Amino acid sequence: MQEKYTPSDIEKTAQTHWESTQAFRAVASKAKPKYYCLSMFPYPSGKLHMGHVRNYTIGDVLTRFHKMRGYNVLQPMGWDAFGLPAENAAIQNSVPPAQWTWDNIAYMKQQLQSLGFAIDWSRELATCQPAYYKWNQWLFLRMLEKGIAYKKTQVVNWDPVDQTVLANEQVIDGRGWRTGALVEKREIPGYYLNITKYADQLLDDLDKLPGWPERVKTMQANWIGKSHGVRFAFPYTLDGKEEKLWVYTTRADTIMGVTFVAVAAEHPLAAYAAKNNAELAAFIEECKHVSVMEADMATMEKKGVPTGLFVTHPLTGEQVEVWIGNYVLMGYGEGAVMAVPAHDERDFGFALKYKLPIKQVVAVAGQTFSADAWAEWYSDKQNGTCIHSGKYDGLGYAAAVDAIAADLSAKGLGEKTTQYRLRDWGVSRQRYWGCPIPIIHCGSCGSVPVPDDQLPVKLPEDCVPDGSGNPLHKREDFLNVPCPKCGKPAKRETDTMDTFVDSSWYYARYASKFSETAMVDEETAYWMPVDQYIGGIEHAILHLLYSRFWSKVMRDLGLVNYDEPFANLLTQGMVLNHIFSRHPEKGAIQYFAPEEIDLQKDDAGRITGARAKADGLPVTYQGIGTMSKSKRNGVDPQALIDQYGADTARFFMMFASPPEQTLEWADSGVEGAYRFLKRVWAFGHTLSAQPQCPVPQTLDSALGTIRREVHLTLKQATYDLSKHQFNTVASAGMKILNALEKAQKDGAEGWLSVAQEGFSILLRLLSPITPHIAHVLWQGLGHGDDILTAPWPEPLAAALVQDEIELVLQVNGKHRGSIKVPAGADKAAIEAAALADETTQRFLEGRPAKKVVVVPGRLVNVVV
RNA sequence: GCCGGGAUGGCGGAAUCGGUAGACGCAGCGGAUUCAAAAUCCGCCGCCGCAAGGUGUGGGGGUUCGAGUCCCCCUCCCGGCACCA
Repeated sequence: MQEKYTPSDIEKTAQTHWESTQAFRAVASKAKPKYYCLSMFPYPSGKLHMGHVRNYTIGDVLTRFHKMRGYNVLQPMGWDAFGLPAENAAIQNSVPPAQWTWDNIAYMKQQLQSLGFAIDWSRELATCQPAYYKWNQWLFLRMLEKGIAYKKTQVVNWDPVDQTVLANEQVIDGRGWRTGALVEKREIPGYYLNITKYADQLLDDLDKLPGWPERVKTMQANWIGKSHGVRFAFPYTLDGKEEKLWVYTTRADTIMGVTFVAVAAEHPLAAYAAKNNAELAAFIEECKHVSVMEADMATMEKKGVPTGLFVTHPLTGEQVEVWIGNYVLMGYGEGAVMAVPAHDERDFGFALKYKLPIKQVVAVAGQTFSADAWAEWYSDKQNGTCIHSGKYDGLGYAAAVDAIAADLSAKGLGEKTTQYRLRDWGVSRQRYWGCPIPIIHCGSCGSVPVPDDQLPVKLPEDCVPDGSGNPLHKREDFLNVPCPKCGKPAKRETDTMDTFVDSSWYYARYASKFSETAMVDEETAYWMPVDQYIGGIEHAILHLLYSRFWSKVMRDLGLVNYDEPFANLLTQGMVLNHIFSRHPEKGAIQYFAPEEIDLQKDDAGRITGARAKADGLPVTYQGIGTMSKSKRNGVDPQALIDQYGADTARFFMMFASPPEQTLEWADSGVEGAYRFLKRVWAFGHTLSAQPQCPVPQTLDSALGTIRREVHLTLKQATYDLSKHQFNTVASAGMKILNALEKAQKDGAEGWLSVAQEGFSILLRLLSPITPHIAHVLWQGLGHGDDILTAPWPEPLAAALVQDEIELVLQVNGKHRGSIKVPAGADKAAIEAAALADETTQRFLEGRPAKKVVVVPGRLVNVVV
């Protein structure tokens, strides 16, 4: 065995061994329990970043740990290969997205392989492969048949200069990211998936997921947002015709406090009012530039204009004025809302601003209402009772809603309904680099589904988008196709699918045999559901919800037999880094990588300014945020791997923090991880020259303590692994080595036997985290051919026993010392020992103790 | 704005149930080895204090023999907000 630790040789040796033994090839088998360990597949952005290393190391640690625990493990990998960055790269470098994507995949795959992950590469897939996305199209057609997929208008961001639809990410401060043009809202047709039909199942089945973090389940439940309320109407007469303005509210108990109603700018009533009113028309035009993003909607200035139109309050018969509000969205609910300024904070602010009446209709005992300022209790449902509400006076929330709903219903003007915040999933994207939607538009037959035997509709792979719309519009060979129904010339749909479709079922495809004739096959039933899914917390809602929905649709079509795709979920925290940018007057924002920046800091270490190294000119410090390609703040792990090796990179990543926690990137601890592995190697090298010797019956007491520490640390580390707390597992490895080195230095009789036993424990404990060094040392020390097949170590009871234990001594809850008692001492004995202690006597000053609290095995507290 | 999460030494973090705050590392300081350096090894290391001791887990209040941990209020940071993935 070589004396010096050389990661490159060691890692090559181990990886060659795994390659030649096909160590990670997963085969369905009833002989062992299965464990499907899946990390979210990466978008092939170019290079791995630290978030990937973190994600995939976590998955690999769990994979290898379960292998050693006797499971039949599957860990696959693939590529979320469609998406916007490929088009952006095409615009910049004139390279077709397909080529750019495949080049990135090749590079990143080699990076993943150099990290030594226990991946079954025979199951690799990329979502841009026709053999994969064919089944997106196939399932979409099944959804069309079942009415789950349907067509309606959608609102998009329109760049009037580039004549193209922009992603939310491409809209910055209301302007197009490349052109700087003011972005407009535009309504265009698109396909939707009826996820709201599954809203109750998606909500209720969260209870079937005990292995998911509570916070993720809470976020999903809130996102679905099931609410019970009342849908009702304000009748009105327009041009002699009886009409109804419908609204939905969860606060029907405040209906007597309605002082106006607000409709969206796109509402028919708004259009009617604006016909002969230039001011209204101008406001509606202004609303076209309101962002479609919820975050912008919620934070923007709420504006409104009265229409001069009135509707009738359904219960009081009073006339209520209709306003147009920029905060009311046509797409949500009815496109109109009732306004109760006294009991809704947003309405309150709006009423103050426009001097609209505020009418209190709910009171809370002991509180005084003032129309001058909002108070939290105004919207309190729990403790309020109705006032100024006629026959409803004195009723609480539930009773008032019941009574009011009954009265509305009797008039045919409303009823109780259940609503969801969740909206149907719009899947059409006006983009090139995605899965084509399998529809053909015929002048006579309308939108015709592509017949199954003509699937997949293949995307031409040689297009180069230039930023001005979808290049498919110019591809005659793609566009022109005979209508499947009538045979006349027709045009293909050029929209592609949301990439969330691609990632909604890839896990099921990994688990099957990549059949050309079926979406999934019978092997899927063996591996699914995923036993452990690992991915970033940023996917807590959308990706996970869409995958759950897609699974339920597949189940209802009889394709799979599970209700939920992911039994256990680990959401890793984001890896963050500094973000630097420059914002030219016109054109795209320019981002700078942290290594391209010189920082200025104040005395407290706060960042006060930044300049680009290249030109010395200032750049904007945007604070800290997720590592991403677009913001150029990712750190490429390659330099780390090249300098220290994969084991150090993996070890450091696990050691840096617990997996669920956000991690601000800093590489200052990498040296320490490398030092540790060098010590592991050196200790292994020392042992390799020694003969095997068993642990004797009796040990020197100091050596016994060391052995006890090793086994105790092992016990703790195994528990920590079950809790997914890998950082303390890494520390446990360090503690064990510290203990073994101490044994060696003390050199007591029998040290070698304790060191050999402890080191074999250490290697197995480390092998999921640093598999290469563990593999080579395990073989080199003659423990066996393959540490992968070695059993996980168990702490020995005999090594853990001790005769005497130390208890913390507190006086009045303050730590004052310690006492030693026999391991089996009972409460009375401990109390006596504590009271007899010198320190206790000093504090008692001759008085009797008021109380003595004994916590077995831990402490004793004397209250004076 | 709304939903979810977080805050512990100079830094990353540890502390199963409410029971010794700071494990394990990084950085720093002192020493050994060396012609010298790198590497390695040994020791010290929350803050105030010469010490006794006091004080300390983002800030304020509360419960308890005892609070980083439980309850109430506040501040700041991160993630998500439906076309980034």
